Amino acid sequence: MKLSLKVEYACQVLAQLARSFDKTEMPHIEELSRLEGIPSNYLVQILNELRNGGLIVSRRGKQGGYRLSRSPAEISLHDVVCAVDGELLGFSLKSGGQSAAKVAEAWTQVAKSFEAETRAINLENLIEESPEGMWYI
Amino acid sequence: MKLSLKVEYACQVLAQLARSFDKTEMPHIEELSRLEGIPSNYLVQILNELRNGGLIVSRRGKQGGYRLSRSPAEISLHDVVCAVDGELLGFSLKSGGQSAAKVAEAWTQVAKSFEAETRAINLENLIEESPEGMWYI
DNA sequence: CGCATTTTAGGTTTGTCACCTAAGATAAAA
DNA sequence: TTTTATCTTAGGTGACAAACCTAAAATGCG
Repeated sequence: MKLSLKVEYACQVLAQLARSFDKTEMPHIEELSRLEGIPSNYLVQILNELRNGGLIVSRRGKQGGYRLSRSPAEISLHDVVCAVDGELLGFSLKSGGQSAAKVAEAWTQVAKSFEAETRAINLENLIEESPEGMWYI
Repeated sequence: MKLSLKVEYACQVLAQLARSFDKTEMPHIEELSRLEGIPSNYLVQILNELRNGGLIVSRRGKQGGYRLSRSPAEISLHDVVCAVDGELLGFSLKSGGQSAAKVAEAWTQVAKSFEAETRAINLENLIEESPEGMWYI
């Protein structure tokens, strides 16, 4: 029951792309890898899935790189999980036993609320300034 | 991002124990296994973890079996996940990159709401009669 | 004691996660 | 056109966990 590292990475790299959304040059893999501390060979796969999911667009060759396909406010955590994990809070539906149906019903309800919550948070929320700035201990 | 089969099994077997909570005889493993369609050799482990988590008590020998340690209304889905999975919606906290902190913050908020939702559903909800009864297609 | 049951300690198999390797495709620039 | 910087794709690996199974030991009831 834990969030995959892949989803976390995807959120991070999308937050980074959100920061450079209005800039003209598109950041490339090595840059994104360095800024967010993600192994570049793994990041390739993640960016690919995000592109297949329609969240980002890419350009190759010199001056190539990645960019969000829509504005940061229009991309939610729900979109990210769907693009990268394919499902959010799925379960098996074997429905063999006497209580299987009721259990599935209960968890479906939890999944609904989970979906609503992830739809409510978008990439803009991930790049807002902290109200007090940063404090170092 | 999917619910483990183990948690589903745990919910089912607990629902079954909730049904026989006021009965005098305690159901034993083979019975529970049959009623809920759970492989008995796997069910053993699950029941063990539920006992270690304090959700059920057991008695061995003849007339042995399992019983809830408290009333069905006092055991929530949150309790079940914690006993069997150890965590609900945890994430890694590598916090290497530039956006890691904000991403963690966002998902922490989601986790909060997830916890609230799972705390709100208890075993009694899993054994309530369907309002219309069963319909067969 | 003898039996039914739980309890515990291992093993197996299958799959997935996180990550790497390497060759190919494309487009800008020299 | 050649070079070069990037994306694209396919595949592979090692560690780990999930979902089971096997077998023996402990415990309590009759």
